[in-house]
Amino acid sequence: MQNSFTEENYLKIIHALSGREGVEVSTNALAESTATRAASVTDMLRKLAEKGLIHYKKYQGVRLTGAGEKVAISVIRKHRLWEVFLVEKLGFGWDEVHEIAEELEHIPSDELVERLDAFLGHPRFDPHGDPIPDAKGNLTDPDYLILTDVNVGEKVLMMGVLDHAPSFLQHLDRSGITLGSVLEITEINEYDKSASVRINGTNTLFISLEVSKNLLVQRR
Amino acid sequence: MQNSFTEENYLKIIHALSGREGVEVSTNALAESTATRAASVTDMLRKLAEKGLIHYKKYQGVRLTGAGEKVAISVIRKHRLWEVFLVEKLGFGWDEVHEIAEELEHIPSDELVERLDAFLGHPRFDPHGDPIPDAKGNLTDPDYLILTDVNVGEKVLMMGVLDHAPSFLQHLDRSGITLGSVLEITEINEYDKSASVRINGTNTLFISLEVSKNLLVQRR
DNA sequence: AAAAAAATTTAGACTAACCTAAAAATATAT
DNA sequence: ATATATTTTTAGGTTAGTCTAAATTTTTTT
Ligand SMILES: [Mn+2]
Ligand SMILES: [Mn+2]
Ligand SMILES: [Mn+2]
Ligand SMILES: [Mn+2]
Repeated sequence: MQNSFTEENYLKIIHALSGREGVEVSTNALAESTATRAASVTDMLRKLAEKGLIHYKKYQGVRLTGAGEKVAISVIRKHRLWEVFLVEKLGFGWDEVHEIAEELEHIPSDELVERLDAFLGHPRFDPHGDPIPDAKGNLTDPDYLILTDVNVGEKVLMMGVLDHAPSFLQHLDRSGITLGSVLEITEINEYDKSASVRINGTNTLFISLEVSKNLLVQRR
Repeated sequence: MQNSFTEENYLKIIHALSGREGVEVSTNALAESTATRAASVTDMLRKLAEKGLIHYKKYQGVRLTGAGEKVAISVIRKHRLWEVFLVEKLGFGWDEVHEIAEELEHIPSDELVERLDAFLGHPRFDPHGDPIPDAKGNLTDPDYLILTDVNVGEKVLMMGVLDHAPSFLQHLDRSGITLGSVLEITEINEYDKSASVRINGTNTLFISLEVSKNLLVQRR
């Protein structure tokens, strides 16, 4: 039997919330992420468990089964490939693509995904720096640092974002911070942990802790 | 309020069945085309009428309203643009794209459609020779001939197909007939109306009436 | 113009995905 | 260790889209 849009969205969200350690996800967390009520989540969990896509014991939270993870990763692969298409080929901004990809990710043709992947040149990362699972379902999270873990004087490469909200991405655009930018922390203010950052060795700007907490970077 | 996948499919099918004269479409015809039962169609017609998308009087058949036609044409535009994308950019065969486009046509972003259209170079026709409505919703059916209306000795250009079934399209592939081929009827058999056709001035082959009836052509 | 056939609508039910309100289980605080 | 608070599940309903069977309307045939 095929999985519905709704089922796929649940699986994707369970995957995201359970993190790389595959920790149990709570009913309330799912209700929050799916913008539904806990009672609705419980209904869906019973269904997903019956289909063998999640491990579920009442009151104990859920984890994906192998089968469930396969579906989740396939949806993530499609989501991220479509985002690359929208940005690289259609010229959308990285702040505009999430919602559209949220729909495109449910189009169900393996052939389509593989051809799209080839057309895009087998990209490894999406426009937000998130890794794209390969055709076999392997998804390896690169272990980036968060900018808050970087010391004054260090130079790092901007590799991704934790917050995908358009408003945050637009803020980065206005600040001139993009994927691949070289960031050097020139100062950290003890009081509020705001920082001064030199971008690509040229202009320097202040960024708040809120921004630092959402920037994924890599030492060079 | 937004239209559902199902509503969009109904509107598209009503548009197709009512032809350019905008003739009334029967409940049974819709049941056939939507692969549902007449009772289900009646339910949906009441809903579409309430939304102002169709003219509907019980037992009288339906026609699209202006608003309904606008939606139908927008769906058709998306369907045909995505088909162009799948064939031109991803290398699918013209016999493989219909089903996928049937899903993609419901992705709801005007921005996406217009960018896709530009990316494809504002194509006028889809891979089956069907005209693509413009961004304003103008759809002009070119008045092609059916090959059965062509006389012996005439040379015509192959411009489109009436039957979109993969099996028919694959049959044309095997015969070497593609959009743009020059067809010259060299003989028509009185008995079964089968014909001999010279393709691009080179090889000649027999085609059945069934095939002739589904080929759209143009005098040069 | 009746009778018969065909098309269409109505009636009553089902499933998926949601909801609110109430009950039950688990976790936290005293 | 109780009592309280929080989380989760159950109970009972709703809407969209479908179904079958029965009733009604329209069309066709005699
Ligand atoms: Mn989605
Ligand atoms: Mn992304
Ligand atoms: Mn469709
Ligand atoms: Mn087509």
